[in-house]
Amino acid sequence: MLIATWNVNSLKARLPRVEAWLQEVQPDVLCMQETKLKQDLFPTDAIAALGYESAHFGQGQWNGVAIISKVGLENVMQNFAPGIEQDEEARIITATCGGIQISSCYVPNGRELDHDHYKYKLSWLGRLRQHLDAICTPADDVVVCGDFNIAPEDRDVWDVTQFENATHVSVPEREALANVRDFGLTDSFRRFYDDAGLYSWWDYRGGSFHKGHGMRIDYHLVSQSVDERTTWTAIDRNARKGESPSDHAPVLIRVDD
DNA sequence: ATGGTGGCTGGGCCA
Repeated sequence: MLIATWNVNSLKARLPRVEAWLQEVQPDVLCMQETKLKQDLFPTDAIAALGYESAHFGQGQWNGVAIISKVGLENVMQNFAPGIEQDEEARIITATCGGIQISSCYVPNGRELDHDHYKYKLSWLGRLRQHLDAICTPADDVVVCGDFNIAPEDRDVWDVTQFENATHVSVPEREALANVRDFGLTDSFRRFYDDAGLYSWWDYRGGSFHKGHGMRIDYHLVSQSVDERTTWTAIDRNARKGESPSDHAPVLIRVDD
């Protein structure tokens, strides 16, 4: 089972690239972030034509997350689980695909360390942990993937000296991410690759992609039972090239049955 | 060079 995550930065603008990528790579599940589409404007028919069921939590203009699947799409839950303070924005959707509970997450950016949006980011990550505690156990097959807007370690950014007093690398948000992992999840990618310089996002500005100025902020956090069955991972840098790319590349894991 | 690019829109915000 091939499970991908991709911040598409507007599914309206990116649909041709997404369709071509789905045809080429044929993932079983794709979690998308930043669809930037109102709920009812999701291209369900175009996605169905490629063999996928769709579940979307849309907002329009900003945010919006989706899960599309060839291996079933059940127990769809928009937002955090009932009983948890609901997010006013469309940033998480959860479903069961092929027996695995999968969440597609778009963690708030934070903007600046002294900005209210940064507090919102920390709160959001706290609620993500509550969400997992409410709906599953570490013994289940669980994948929490998406755009976390956090580089877990210094090796996940091109030059940490450029990030003093900046979001994406600060201690509190890394601790909030660790609290999510402490549910019983591991960063699947790092079981396969130790290298620095492996990124999933590059700024559109200033030729960042060609300079290798990126960050690894998109990944899969997986429970132990999934981790033990994961045999391969990749960041598809080719999808960041060419005409009208997203600023994020898709990230994939392969999970054996 | 305190900028740059691209998405939302329809001027300015967001990433």
